[in-house]
Amino acid sequence: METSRFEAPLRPTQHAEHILVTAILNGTYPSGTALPAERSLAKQIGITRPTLRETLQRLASEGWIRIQHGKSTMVNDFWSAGGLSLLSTLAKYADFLPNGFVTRLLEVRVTLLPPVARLAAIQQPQSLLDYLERAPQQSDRTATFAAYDWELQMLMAGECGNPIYSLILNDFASIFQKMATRYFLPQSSRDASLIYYRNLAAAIERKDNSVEEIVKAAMEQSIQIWSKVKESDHR
Amino acid sequence: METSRFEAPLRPTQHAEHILVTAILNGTYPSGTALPAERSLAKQIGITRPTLRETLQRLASEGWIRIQHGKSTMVNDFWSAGGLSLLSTLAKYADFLPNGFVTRLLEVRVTLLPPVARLAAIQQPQSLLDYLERAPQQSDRTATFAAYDWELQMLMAGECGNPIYSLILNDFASIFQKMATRYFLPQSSRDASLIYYRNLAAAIERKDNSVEEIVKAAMEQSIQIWSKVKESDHR
DNA sequence: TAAGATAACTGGTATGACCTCTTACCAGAT
DNA sequence: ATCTGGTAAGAGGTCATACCAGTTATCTTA
Repeated sequence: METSRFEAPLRPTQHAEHILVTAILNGTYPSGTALPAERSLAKQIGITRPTLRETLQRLASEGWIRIQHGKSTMVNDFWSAGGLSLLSTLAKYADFLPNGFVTRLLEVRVTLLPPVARLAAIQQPQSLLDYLERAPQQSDRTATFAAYDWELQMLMAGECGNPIYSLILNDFASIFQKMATRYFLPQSSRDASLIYYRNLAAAIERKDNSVEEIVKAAMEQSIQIWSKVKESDHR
Repeated sequence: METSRFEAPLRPTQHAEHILVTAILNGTYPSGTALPAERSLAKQIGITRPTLRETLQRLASEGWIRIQHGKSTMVNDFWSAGGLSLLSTLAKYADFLPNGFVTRLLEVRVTLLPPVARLAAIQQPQSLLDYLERAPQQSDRTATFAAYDWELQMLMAGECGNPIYSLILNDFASIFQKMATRYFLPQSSRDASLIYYRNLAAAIERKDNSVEEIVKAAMEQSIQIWSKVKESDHR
């Protein structure tokens, strides 16, 4: 489950992040309690205060903690106080993710991507068609599929005319990338996606407003596929 | 357009953020170009390097810039590389926001909130009904409406069973709060919301799957109302 | 000519001092 | 007794400066 097989000598700032996030996730620093003072915390972790503060500021901006001049730094309930940028940090500590978390993410995508695809197909149909033309081959590697699928989403978000969708997707990136390498492992997953790409291209050309439904169906199917992938991995 | 009437003496770290974000937004540091080196940048801004670095780390985690050891720090195209946490910083510099940006945000809400409301109404109907019971009065202040409306959204996101929706909404907070004080200024806006709250409560009690439609209609109406509010403000 | 050392960038970290805000506590005035 | 204002301790905020560590271009040297 580790990122690397060897104990990578983390840089002090990353080390601090690891210590703090792990401690928050495993309950060492429960939400609502105060974090140790910066001076003593830095000593505990074995780094200096300016370095620690860089990490603390980042964690605060993601919503893990709340820093206030004069008062001691408090641990937040990040599920209710955090921002979407939490996902990028959470992805690094996937062991602590609640069961079915990726499924929750896919569920959000079901509601989000279909309207985006619809808009993109209206605004920039040719751009999408050009990209779908270059779909991967059945024989291509897992990583190729993962990259292609991700970029398709980004393309739709970028062409839909509303920049906010891109911002949301960007925050999904870390977890999606991580999941995609498992998702596209079975040949069946890749086949399903290839069919989806073909159907999508056809729908865009027809210009008959079926894009939204097709994307929605594909996104719902992806949840099913993911649950099977998880199942087989656990055996 | 300023937050306070007086030139609030910004803290060094905020001052740096102001300088940098403003410079990025107005094109002084175009995306793709290199930021000045930390040492010289700190001198220009008039703060020390450790302080500057705290700000830089924050901006980097939001996606404004990309920091790499050894290389010089680059300015990102934040619309394509940034995360949703950008919104909280962007809200502070609303003057630079593209025209109709809030409308883009409301459009995202149209696709996002209805499914959330549907799930919440299924999972925790009583929680929603209790809250809708305490709806504000027609005579209540603008701020009261703004707070109530915001908390209703947060409640639905919190009760829908998928924590990711809360994370997204949290990032919307800064801009929404800012907009709400204008939105709820006209009596007609408040009347429309009161009707919405009543309809929503009735739909939840009926348990006939009409919640999603009602919320969607209300969200679409809010876009219309907003455009009128903007219009009248510009006169 | 091509491989390797080197120097000059850049960001990353370490020290230790000092400033400012918050809070609790306590003396003095009401 | 209670309110008021001062005071000190502890928290985060900032500063100053030195040094460590990647990156890259240049300048050797084989």
